[in-house]
Amino acid sequence: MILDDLNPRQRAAVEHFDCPLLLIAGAGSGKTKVLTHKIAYLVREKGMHPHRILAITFTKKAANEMAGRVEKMLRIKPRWISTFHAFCVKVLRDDIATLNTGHDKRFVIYDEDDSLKIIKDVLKRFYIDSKEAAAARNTISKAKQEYQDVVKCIAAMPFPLNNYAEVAREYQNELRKSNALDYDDIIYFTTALLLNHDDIALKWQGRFDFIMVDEFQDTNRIQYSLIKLLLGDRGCVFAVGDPFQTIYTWRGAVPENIIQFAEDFAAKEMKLETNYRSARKVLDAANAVISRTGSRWASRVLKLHPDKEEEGTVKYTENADHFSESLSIVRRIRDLSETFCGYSDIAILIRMSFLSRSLESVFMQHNIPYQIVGGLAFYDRAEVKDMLAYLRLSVSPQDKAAFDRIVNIPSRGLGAKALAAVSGNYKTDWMQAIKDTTLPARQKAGAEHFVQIIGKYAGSAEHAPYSALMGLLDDLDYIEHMKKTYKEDHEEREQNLSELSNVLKTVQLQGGTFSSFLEENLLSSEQDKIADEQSVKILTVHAAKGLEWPVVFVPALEEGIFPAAKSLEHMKALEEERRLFYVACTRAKESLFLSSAKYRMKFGQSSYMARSRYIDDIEEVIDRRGEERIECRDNCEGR
DNA sequence: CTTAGGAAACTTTTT
DNA sequence: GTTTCCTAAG
Repeated sequence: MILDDLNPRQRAAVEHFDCPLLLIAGAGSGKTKVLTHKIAYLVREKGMHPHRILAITFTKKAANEMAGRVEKMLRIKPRWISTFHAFCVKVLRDDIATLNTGHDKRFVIYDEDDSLKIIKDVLKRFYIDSKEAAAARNTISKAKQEYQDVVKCIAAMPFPLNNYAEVAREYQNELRKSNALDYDDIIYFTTALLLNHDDIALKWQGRFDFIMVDEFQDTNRIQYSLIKLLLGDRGCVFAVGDPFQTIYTWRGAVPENIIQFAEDFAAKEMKLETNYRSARKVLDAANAVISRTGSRWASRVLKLHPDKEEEGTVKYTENADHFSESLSIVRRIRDLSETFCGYSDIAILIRMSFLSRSLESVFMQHNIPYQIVGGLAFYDRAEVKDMLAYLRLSVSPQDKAAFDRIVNIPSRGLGAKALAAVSGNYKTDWMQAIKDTTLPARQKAGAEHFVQIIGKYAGSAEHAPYSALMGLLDDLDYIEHMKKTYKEDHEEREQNLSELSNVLKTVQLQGGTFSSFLEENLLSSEQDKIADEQSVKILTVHAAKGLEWPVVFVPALEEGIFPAAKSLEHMKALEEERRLFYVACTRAKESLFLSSAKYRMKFGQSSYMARSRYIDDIEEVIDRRGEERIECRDNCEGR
């Protein structure tokens, strides 16, 4: 039976039906279980159709996991378990035309890189230093997340932010011309659509009998509005969250949404405080960390109660430098893997991605299989981005970001001057703009060659991306170009392109399109890239949200790293660092190994580091047995 | 318009 | 230690 393997509180949450429900669920308390079982319960006991339940998760991986578990119980895979972004893209593919923004349903999605490039370009036109691009983008992003008219909202901001109002207008204009949306637009446009068009709001409300939202503490204002719009005047909603796992306020998350939800919907509140994941010592550490919070949520602290018999272990090692730290981690992993567990039972959670470098080199030397999740992702490599840009432009000749990227790669004499002239002639698409521009002889030849190559693949890139890629590589003499440009590591880069060709080959053979391949990649999370293989996983704490391992290492526990330097002066930021450390600790099922270094390389220079305040906070939980042995080994052999 | 070389700036966290 | 920006010569 569906309810059989649930504890009384989980069961109560699953069975609750009369009114909106808010479940405050601590780390490892089985909230995914409650969500999946609730779906099964609604289907079996309340007669709902699985395809009429909308479940919003934080990452695609969580969505897939949840869908898989439900499928096991019901033998049918619910259609609407997805992230906010993936859901909104589906809505927009249907109805974006109604908005009259000038986009059509074949819109492309711009990642951070693309959108930053467009902003830099716009800033140049206003004679603003391109160093402000990040600030401008953040301002625009914030305005969209607050869900107000973007230009007006920015204009009302205090100086100097209000300077970006015109920039925002131009930026949106450029996106429109490219038939592109950035990540924020995906949510923003969907919300605008439902808010301003009753017929469309009714249509989407009518598709769902029940809505669930996971990780509610990390929703932002506009996502909250969106949920309300999808509900209309109904109360068939279930929200799950944990204010102490709020780690995305820098991205607009508003944990107060939880309180707002309780008020707006007069929701019934329930709590889950029994932790089924972690051993006792690990939980003691987590509780000690979070009990020192100074936030206004302090009175609502969930004290996690252990369910497990095992003691577990929490250890702390102080090292001389980053090198001996990595080495001592490797030694420990060696020991563990011989007796206790496999490599894939181990994760190293880091605060900042640059910390993976020293780990990587030592892991390599000692032949420990590892996977770095995130970091410089495959699809961020220059050569991969180049070839993707060629394919993008072939499929969608309005794509400005793609055009800018490769119009002069390999170089064909088209510099700033020529491109300014082409930009001035842009009407419908970039190929036409080139054709409409009169250029000097040398530039003309290069431009014509470019137009001809793109034209050659315009018809085929979408459905035969693999063939198009191979043809492009050939026509562009791209390998030769790489040999010239990258000299040292061109072989590795060729390898990357061959990997890309493998991926696209699969897409092509399975009858997929290039656009859907791109979209999938842009909307997938770091977590989706975790391979199912025997290896130690190295990833940021943020990317580890919602995951668990028997053994977890948290290195670089130093003031300025964890907590991060930029957070030290702001109380709110420090609180978030603390929660982040809490999230890190609660990923461990059995063993938690903490460490720090006295000296660490920063900008190529070794600087002294003070150990993190979190070590002091959990002092009494730390297991000191056997520490001397480890210290000694580090000092004797560690260089 | 390109290229090479050197200086400067820089790293939270990401759907 | 690495990427990006800038300048001056081809």
